[in-house]
Amino acid sequence: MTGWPVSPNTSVSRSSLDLRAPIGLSEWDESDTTVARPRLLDRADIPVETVQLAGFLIGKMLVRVLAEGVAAGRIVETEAYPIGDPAGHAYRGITPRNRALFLERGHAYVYLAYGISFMLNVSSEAPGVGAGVLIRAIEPTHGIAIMEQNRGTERVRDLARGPGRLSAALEIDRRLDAIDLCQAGPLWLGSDGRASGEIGQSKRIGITRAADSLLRFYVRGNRFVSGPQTLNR
DNA sequence: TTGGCGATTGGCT
DNA sequence: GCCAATCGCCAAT
Repeated sequence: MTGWPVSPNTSVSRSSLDLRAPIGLSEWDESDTTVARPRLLDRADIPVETVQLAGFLIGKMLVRVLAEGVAAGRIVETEAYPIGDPAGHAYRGITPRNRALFLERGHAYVYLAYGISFMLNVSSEAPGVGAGVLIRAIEPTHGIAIMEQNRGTERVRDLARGPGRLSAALEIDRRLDAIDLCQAGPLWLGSDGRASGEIGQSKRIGITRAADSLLRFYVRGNRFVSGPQTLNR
């Protein structure tokens, strides 16, 4: 349990891990019964441009390292908030709240929405340019008991389907604002080399300005994706 | 200093 | 499908 989450690319004894154990979550694909240890994403390998990054992050792993253990999952839904987007928090320039959006790509921007839900974004574009990608849902793979505890439900489909639920499941709040997600630490992005499945594109959810742009990305047919059926075809 | 407004969620009809 | 809960942010007073 100790070891790989903190230093994801260093070797640890296989016996201390259960990462090759069946997880039984991928009911749509019976052959997918194991998960490999994710490898920390290299910043140099992630796209600079916001919309490209939103597509790139589909299928990648989001890993949360907690005292209780590791909770992680596969990203199945994102939204891009590119340069000059009137729906984006960076639209009116840098402020104390949104400063993390202006960091080099691959940093976390976490804010509170509706006084209730924390939202996790990945900063994009060049340093000093405000833009980012909202992570809207993950398919839980590791630490499901931790997520169940944090969410108060045992319905796996409901653990991290939606940006607020995802943050609750992984104990993400403002304390993680501005951290580097391309570095081993409490929260990081990884890849296990697996393909994401077919990616769909749609309008974004829950916004009023620039509401018709096709800036939402999701895995087609994946039941851990949030939003109405009409947007998930 | 204030008030309108959300990149949402869960419970109820 | 509808709507209240809840609170930090920030533009405007």
